[in-house]
Amino acid sequence: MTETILVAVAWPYANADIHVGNITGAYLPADVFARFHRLRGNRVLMVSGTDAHGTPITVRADAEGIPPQEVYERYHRRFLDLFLKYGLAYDLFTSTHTENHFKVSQDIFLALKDHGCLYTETEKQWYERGKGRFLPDRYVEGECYICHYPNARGDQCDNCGNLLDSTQLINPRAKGGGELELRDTEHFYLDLGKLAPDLGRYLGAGKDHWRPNVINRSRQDAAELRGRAITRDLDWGIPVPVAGWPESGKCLYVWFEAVIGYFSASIEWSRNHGTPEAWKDWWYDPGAKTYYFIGKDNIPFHAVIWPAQLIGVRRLYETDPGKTLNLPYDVPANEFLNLEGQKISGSRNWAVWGLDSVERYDPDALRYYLIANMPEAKDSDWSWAEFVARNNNELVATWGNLANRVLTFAYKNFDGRVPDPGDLRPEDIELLAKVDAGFAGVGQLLKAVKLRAALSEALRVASEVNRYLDVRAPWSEIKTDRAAAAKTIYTALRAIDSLKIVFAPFLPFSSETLHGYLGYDGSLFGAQKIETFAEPARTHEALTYDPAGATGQWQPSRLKGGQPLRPPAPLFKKLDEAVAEEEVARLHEKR
RNA sequence: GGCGACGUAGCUCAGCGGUAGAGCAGGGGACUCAUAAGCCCUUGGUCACAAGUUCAAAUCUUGUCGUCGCCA
Repeated sequence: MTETILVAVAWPYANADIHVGNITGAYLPADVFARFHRLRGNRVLMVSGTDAHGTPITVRADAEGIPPQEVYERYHRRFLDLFLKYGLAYDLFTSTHTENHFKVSQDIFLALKDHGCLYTETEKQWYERGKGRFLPDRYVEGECYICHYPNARGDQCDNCGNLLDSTQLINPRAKGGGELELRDTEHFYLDLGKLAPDLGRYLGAGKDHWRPNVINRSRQDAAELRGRAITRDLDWGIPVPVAGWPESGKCLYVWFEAVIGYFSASIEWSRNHGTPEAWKDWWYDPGAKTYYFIGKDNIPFHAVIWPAQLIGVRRLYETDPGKTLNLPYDVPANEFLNLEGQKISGSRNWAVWGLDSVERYDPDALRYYLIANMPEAKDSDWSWAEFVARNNNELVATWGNLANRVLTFAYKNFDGRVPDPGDLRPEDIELLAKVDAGFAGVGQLLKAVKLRAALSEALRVASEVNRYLDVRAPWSEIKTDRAAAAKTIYTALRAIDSLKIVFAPFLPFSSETLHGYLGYDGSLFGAQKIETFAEPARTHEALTYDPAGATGQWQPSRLKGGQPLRPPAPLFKKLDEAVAEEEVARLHEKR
C-alpha cells in the first residue's frame, strides 16, 4: 500500500555556514529516509528552507554594515550549493523570506488569535532614543548585577555565564554607546497553558516508536508550560498582522514563524507544481505520517510547541470541520556530533565545514561515515583517523571492492556482458535469497529510522556476497568449467545489482554510477536543481527535486543474462592514512 | 539542586530476563578475481560499583560513582 510521508527537516539559520554536525544531525538522516521511501514508491514530500529572520541576523548585518537581506541571501545561496553537492534531495528547500511564508504565518497567527489561544502583555524593554527603536537584550550592555563584570550583555554575562534580566543591569547602555530608557512595550503570547490538556493527550499515548530521550524530554516540558511571547520589537521579520502593530516595528518572533515553514513550504511546493491543493494529502489525511528531522536542541519546539500551535489552529485553508492538521508522527531527533573529542564550535572555527569537506572528499564517503557514526542515541565523535579507517576498511574494502571485483571479472572474462547462467545451482539460489532478505532487513530498520543499524546490515549482506565468491572461486572455476563460472558471476552481478538499491538511500551517487556500469540506462533517482521562483513582489532561489525519470525500486534485481556492461572503475577511493594527520593539523591551524 | 540520556572486549558500538556479541585494531592461515581488498581461524570482558526482585539479571528495582545534556 502506498504511504504518504512528510519529511520535515530542520531549517538552517542564515547566520553561519553548515558543518558536519548539522548535516548528520538532521539533513542527512532526512535524506536517507526520504530516498528510501521514494524507492518504495511512497508519496514523499521533503521540505525545509533557510530561516531568514531574527536578531542574530540583524546583529551580523550591523557588524558588516550591510542589510539583513544580504546576510540571509549569502548564506541561503551557500546552503543550496551544499545540499546539491551532498545530494540532500529536498523536494523543496525554500526560505522563510517569501511572500507565501509571510502570508501563511500571519494566517496561522490570526487563526490562533481567533481561537483565543493568544493574549497580550505589556513589559518594560530598553529603548534607544537616538535611533528610535527598542533594543534586543543582546544589544544592551552594562555591569553584571551578579558578578559585577563591567561589560555584560543584556541577555547573558560573558564573565559569570548567568542569564540576565536586562532591566536589572547596572549602568546600562546601548552597544555602541547610545542613550537608553525603559519603555513599555506590548507583545502577543501563545497561551500554552490553555493548550496543555490537548498536548498532554497527544504526548501521552501512541508514542512507543519515539526515541526515549525525545519523548521523556517532551513530556517533562509539556508538564510545565507557560505562555511564550511570539512577537518582538524588530523590523527584520514578518509584520504582526494586527492594526497598528507593524507601524510600531513589531514582527513575529522567529521561533514562532520558522516552524510554520514546514506548512508554508508544503503549500509553496504544491503551487509550484500547479496542484495548489496537493499539500492537503500530507497535512489533513490522518493516514499520512509526518516525520521531523532535527537536532536535540530543537526538541521542545518540534515535539511540544509546534504541536501546540497546530492544535490551536485546528485547520487552515480548509472548511471541512471534520479535518484537523496532522501532528508530528515522529520526531527522530539526533544528539550532537563532537569533533576530535571536543564540542564543535563555529565561532572558534573548531568544525568540519560542509562545503569545505565536499571539496576534498566524495559525498558518498562523507555520507557513509556520517551515517555509520550518526549520533542517534547519544553524542558521537568525528575523528579524521576514524573517517579514513572506516572509509578504507568498510566502504572501500567490503562494498566498493566487491562491486569492482565482480564487474572487472565479468567484463574481462565474459565479453563485457552479463553471462547467461542457465539453471542456477542451490548455492546460487541460497546466496540470492540472503541478498533478497536484505531488502526486508534493511527496510525495516530504515522504516524505524535506525539508520546506523540499517547501513551496517547492508554492509553485512555485502560480506555475504564476498564470502560466496570466495567459496565458489570463479577465478578457478573458469579454468576448468566455464559454465560454472558463468553461474557464479551471474549470481554475483545480480547480487550487486540488488545491493545497489539497498545502498542507494545512503550512497546515492555511487549507486547511480554502479547502475550505469551494470549496463542500465536512466537513473535511480530524479534530479536536483536550483530554481528561481517569482512572487508578485519578490523572487527567491530554491532547491528542488524532480522525480521524473527516477527508475529505482526497492526490490531485488531481475538482471538478465546477455545485458551489455559498461567499462567498470572503482566506486570509491581509498584514502592515504596521512590524510588524517593532515586534516587534524589543518583544524588546529585554522583556530 | 531537579530531570533525562549514557556507562558492555584496546577503540566504536549492538544486545535490554534464559549459558557474554559484531566491526575495527592485535595474532595465525589458505587463496589471488579485486582499490595488498576479500575469505577462514584466533587472542581479548567479574557487561561502572553495591544491594535487592527472580529458578534465572548487561537486561527489572533502589542507591552510589562517572560522562553529557536540559532546566532552575
